[in-house]
Amino acid sequence: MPTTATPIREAGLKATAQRQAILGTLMKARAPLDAETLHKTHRHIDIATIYRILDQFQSSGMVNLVMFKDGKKRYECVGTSHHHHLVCDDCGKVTDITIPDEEYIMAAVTKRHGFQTRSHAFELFGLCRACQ
Amino acid sequence: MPTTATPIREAGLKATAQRQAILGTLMKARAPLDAETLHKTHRHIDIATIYRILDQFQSSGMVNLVMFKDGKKRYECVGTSHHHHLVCDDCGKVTDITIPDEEYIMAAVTKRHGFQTRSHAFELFGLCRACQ
DNA sequence: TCCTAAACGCGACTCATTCGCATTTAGAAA
DNA sequence: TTTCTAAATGCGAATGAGTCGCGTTTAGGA
Repeated sequence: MPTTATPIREAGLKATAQRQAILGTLMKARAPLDAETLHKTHRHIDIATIYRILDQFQSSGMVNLVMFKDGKKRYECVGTSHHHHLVCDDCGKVTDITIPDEEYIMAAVTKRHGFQTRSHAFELFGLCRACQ
Repeated sequence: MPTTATPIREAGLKATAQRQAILGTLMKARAPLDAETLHKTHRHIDIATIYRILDQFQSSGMVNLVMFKDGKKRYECVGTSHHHHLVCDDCGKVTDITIPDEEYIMAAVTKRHGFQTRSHAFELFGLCRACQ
């Protein structure tokens, strides 16, 4: 039944059960997830498959890769509003934030250096309210 | 001769030849360096030792860890002026930049969320002028 | 319903980074 | 200056996230 429209098929990928499951979890998440976390939620999906799916989702622009200082790849859906992160050094909690005048800053920096920006990352590391 | 003052000894670490060599290279670098690059410059220093030294330098606040999307740890001296990075997706070139009104933005975000910021990272990914 | 390129599962592999431990050394104390 | 010891180093083995190869399965177009 190739009639159902999903963001997966729109990206030119087959809508397999594995991909739909991973996408569903990513869409519900309120913070970026790594492959291991997704594998805990979907134990029946092979970890290598999860890595491949995440890579494909990223290549097709469905999700963003975010890299914190622990060097683990995390992914989040791009569908939701653009935001950045507060990462607690102590408990690891990730909070989404928005940056005032972000567009303006990006444009100024990019123009000044003749750099063609495709993506960017802004993360603050420190202590969340609970851990201070 | 424990009379010579170096940032290494001030950090409570022994001023070994290995640490002085690594610090020297980091101070001269115009972009953050990873352990492998440092090992190429200092082939006689064991790679495990380089990792340990970088970790200690970071713990003592002498250098900052910066993590780009390739997941490799890079380090840069904190001594120089505060800045961020343009990273070329194609050739990997890293350009230092400064952000206008950064202090103001940081203060605003931090205050709004009751988050005690210890460090932050801001990186733009895309194509440098030469690679466009 | 058939057929095939695309996906999957599984195990082996890579590569950055870390660990354990025996040996060496910085630098404080005598 | 010599001694002494905790700290540091080198080397090899181990770890752990992520990737690859390949035989089997499956989505979905014909």
